[in-house]
Amino acid sequence: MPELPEVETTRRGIAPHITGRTVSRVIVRESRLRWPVPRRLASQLAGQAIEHVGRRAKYLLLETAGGTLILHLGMSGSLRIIDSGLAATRHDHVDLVLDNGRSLRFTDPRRFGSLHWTTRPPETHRLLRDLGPEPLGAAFSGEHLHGLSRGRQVAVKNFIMNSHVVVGIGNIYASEALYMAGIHPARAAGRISLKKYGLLAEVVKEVLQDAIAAGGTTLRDFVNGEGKPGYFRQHLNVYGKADEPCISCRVPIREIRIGQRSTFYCPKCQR
DNA sequence: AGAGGTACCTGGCAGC
DNA sequence: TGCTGCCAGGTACCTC
Repeated sequence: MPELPEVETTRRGIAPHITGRTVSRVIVRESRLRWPVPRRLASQLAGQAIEHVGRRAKYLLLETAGGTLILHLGMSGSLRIIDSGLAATRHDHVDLVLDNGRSLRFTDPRRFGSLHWTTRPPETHRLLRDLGPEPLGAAFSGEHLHGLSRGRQVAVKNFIMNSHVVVGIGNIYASEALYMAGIHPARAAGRISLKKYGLLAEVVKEVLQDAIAAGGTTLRDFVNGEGKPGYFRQHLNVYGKADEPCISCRVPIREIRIGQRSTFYCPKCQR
């Protein structure tokens, strides 16, 4: 599921249920995730009180006095609050059993997700250390994109999906943002003006914020465990809309592959 | 240094 | 119905 809005929606969904709670037990049913779940994770996390649920890029940070759990949902991961007695099914890989009869359950069919434990400041962790700025933060701007992109031949879509440039822009929102900014996704990153990058940075913030706002509507379902968070297709202008008319000019949306990923754009509106 | 490809995994779906 | 092949929203890591 998750692009940044889904991860943030997840964070907001679970935070009220786990903040201040103590992890009484950790059940690891499947440790073969993107990276093996550390063998000592269960003993390190058990007994710790969750003080804060943070996020850096698409990593969720469950902070305790003794360390931080760094959790990534990968491509198919989800987290739910469940009653601790609820039977686990095939892809329910990890439960954090809480001290109130409920559990935080990590489910991930494709097992691209991951769990790490660190006792150091999480931002110094190998996975987080070299990441670019948050797209919704002040450090992400047209100047930032313009400065980093000079001389780069890479397609602008790949450029903005590079986590060293800016985090949290996945395949869907990359297409959406470039459409909103009127930039052809295959354009060389180094040949885009400061002005265009200013617009791109603005629409990135806008599209992510809108999606996060829309994500709020699925929170109840999500917390009740009655289904996974919905995907907000109704808000998308180009993604998945090959051959449908552009909402602005009616010219059919085109689908191409850039860096092995599906890419959608309007050949008239995006140059 | 930058660009591009590969790998990790399962499930769903189109096409035969 | 059943098989095969392809595709999927992520991203670290490898090679050139």
